Amino acid sequence: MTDRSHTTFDSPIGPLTAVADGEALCGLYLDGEHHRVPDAVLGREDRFLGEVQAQLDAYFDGTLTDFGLPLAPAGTPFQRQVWAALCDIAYGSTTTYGELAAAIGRPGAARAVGLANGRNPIAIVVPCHRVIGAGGRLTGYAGGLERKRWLLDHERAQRALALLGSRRSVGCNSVTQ
Amino acid sequence: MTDRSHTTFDSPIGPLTAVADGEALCGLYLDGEHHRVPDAVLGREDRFLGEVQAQLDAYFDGTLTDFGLPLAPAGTPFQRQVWAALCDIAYGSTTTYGELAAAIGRPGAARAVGLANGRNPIAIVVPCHRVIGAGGRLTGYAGGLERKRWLLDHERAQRALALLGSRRSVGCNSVTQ
DNA sequence: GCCTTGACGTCGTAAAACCGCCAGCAGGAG
DNA sequence: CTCCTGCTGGCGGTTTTACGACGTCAAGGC
Repeated sequence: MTDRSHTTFDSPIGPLTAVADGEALCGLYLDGEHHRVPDAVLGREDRFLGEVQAQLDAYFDGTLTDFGLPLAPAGTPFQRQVWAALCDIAYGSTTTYGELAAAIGRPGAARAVGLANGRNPIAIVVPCHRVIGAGGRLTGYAGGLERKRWLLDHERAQRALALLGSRRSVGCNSVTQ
Repeated sequence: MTDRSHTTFDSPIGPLTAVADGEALCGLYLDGEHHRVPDAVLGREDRFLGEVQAQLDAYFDGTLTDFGLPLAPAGTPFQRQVWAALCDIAYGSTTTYGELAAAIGRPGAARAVGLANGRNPIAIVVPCHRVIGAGGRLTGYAGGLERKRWLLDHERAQRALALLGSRRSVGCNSVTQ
């Protein structure tokens, strides 16, 4: 465990807690998520976390569709594979658990993908909310189905407005470790 | 699975079944052992198995104390480590589960060593019978405590006789794979 | 037809169960 | 006193079991 820092700020869907491990984001938790936040968290402020908050603010404003942040989520090889695949789902679109399973070369592991999805430590930035059931139902979200619906509605609305103005994209996330 | 062959022959402690995988011994089972013999076993005779039987006959005669056979036991890394350590226990002597655990650098894993010991697929040649409890009790043997006692008595007796004549040693086993 | 239900099959994880142990005690027999 | 017996708690790798943020198929109800 290297040095950790964290910060909490507000958003349209409630307080967000961002956890950084050195110079990479390793956690972003919604309010009420029963995820256990990594222990040994220090209260120290951090310039990097300021950038995280800025991009999230822009995301909620609708002026940013693709995050550009170094990520360092901790998990099993399978989980990291799933989380990496999540980052390939375009803003405003959705896919299904089964398709995601097939995308990483394990057709039939749809249910396991669901599990890994539920353990995603970096909400929003790693867009696990863009995965829905094959029947079109939302089926689950660690932060509550309400917020999942809100995020999807938000992205669809912003994409519809995109025909009018230009959007800013910082670029792709880079997953380290 | 490459081609397998097996043979069964008699011994002072009952029938023995030897299983070869190519040119290496991968199993030697006593009668009544509830080990599951590797499946897909062919009945084909084999020159190598003849050598196995010859060395075992010599062992029971007391004219051979150290086997020289290529071994290929299948197991987890930890198990293979334990089985390799077993081969270092001298003929006629014993050690304890705890000492064995310490010998492979895991003091405290005595119980796990006991488990691995119980899964030894190559009886006699990999001398799991030379491991006893710290209190001196025999505590367990896949082929039955009777046979364990017999083997230890046999080795002690032969070692006592060794002062009179010479013994033949083919050399150390070589563990492949 | 169309939608809702429920029964499997599926797969990676996490937790629990399993023991071929061992050290530390508490009693009882000599 | 010493020696032995039997229990207790902790140990650690492996195996088994249970658990879902799924998906398909078949069977009813409307």
